[in-house]
Amino acid sequence: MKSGFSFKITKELGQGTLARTGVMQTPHGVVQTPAFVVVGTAATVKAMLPEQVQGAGAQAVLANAYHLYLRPGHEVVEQAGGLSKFMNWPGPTFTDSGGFQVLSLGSGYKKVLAMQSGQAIDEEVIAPVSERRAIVDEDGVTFKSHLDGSPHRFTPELSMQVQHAIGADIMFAFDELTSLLDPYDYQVESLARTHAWARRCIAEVRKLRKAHPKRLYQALFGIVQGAQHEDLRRQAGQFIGALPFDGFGIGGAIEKDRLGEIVRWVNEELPTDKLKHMLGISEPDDIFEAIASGIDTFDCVSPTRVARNGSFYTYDGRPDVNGAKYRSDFKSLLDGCDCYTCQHYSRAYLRHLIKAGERTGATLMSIHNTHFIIKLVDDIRASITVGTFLDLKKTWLQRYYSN
RNA sequence: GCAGGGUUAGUGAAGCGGUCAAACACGGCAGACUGUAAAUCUGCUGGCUUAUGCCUUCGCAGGUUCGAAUCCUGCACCCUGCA
Repeated sequence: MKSGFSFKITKELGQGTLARTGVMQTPHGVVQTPAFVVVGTAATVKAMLPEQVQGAGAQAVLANAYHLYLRPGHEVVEQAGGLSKFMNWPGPTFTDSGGFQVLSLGSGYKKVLAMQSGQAIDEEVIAPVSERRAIVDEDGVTFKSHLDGSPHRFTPELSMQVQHAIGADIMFAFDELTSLLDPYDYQVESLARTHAWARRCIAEVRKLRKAHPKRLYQALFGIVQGAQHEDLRRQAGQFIGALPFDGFGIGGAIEKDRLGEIVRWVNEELPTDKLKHMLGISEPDDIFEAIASGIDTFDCVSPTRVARNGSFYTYDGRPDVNGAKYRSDFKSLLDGCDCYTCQHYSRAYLRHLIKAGERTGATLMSIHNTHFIIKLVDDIRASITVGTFLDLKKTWLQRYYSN
């Protein structure tokens, strides 16, 4: 505990699952796991005030090193006294390394990134090199800024320096995220690179900690890649698991239908006593699968992004408030929901706000969606504690996906 | 009253003899969104139970032409000058 960071498992469900509850301690507070970490890429959860994020039940927020490096500049966040102070979020914080942008601005630029197995694969799914805004080499990644096109270069060392300056409680190693459609040979090559980078991240963080002994402890999580291949995932789990990381992130393109299976391969290889974060998921079925396979925390842009476009979570699926049928529907988004939005506003009003492009619409929708997902995870945590997780999983998903 | 300009699908606005059911924008409808390139993107938007098909549209009524939203005549309304 001298580092200010720790993770303790409080209950293991068993019953053929790897599900568990735990407590993560960080310099900025505690996170009860499993937990959904709300994404606030640019040091703000889009359209939400910190009070609203807190009101929705969030325990932690995840920002992005690449975005803050570009704007306003990580040194500004450092001068402000760190991410938490800068954005007025007093609780625990994470930063992503910029690794995701290797994909989203690289081979996945302007492409659909998530996939279902069996989904039609056309030649449009991987961006041609000439169109990419991120090009990978052994040493790092050259980005063209999505803001102004200016060239920037990220290396594992720079990502660590940027994340160290930003000062989140948890930093992620800089990795290469591949597309499911990259061939096996490329996955092998990329994985070797991600592993070399993992070592360089550890070395750099060591240096930074030595150079700034008075800083609050920032945990470093290693990232397991390997796409959809069992041999690569297990190999990655062993390799990354053997390095002195404080916790682990499971990343990469994952076939949705095999998510639980893939996570399980990894978690069978990683040390059980450390925290496992899954990057970028939040659909209810994915949440249940991931937690069943041993995931402790996860983050996702989906609840807020989808909210800004009008979709809202209910126990019976995720409809779109823009639908003409909600024009004069004065019920709340979700009957019985105790979020601020549902306590005070109707579907008809929210539809009007979203249609009119009024920002308050994005705020209110985001409040509902983050609250809904967080509540779901709260319920899951409770069910693990009392041992009813598998029942909850079955009945909950059955209802959600029945229409 | 004279001269000139205008009237195009829900709105604005292209088109100025055939390739026009009619560009484009907005609006409308539907869909997508999983470590945020994302208040973004995609599709549809005259009718026909859906098609390399048919039918009806471009102020109204006539006419010229193989063929008109596009040319001519008359009418209606709007705008701008001059009286």
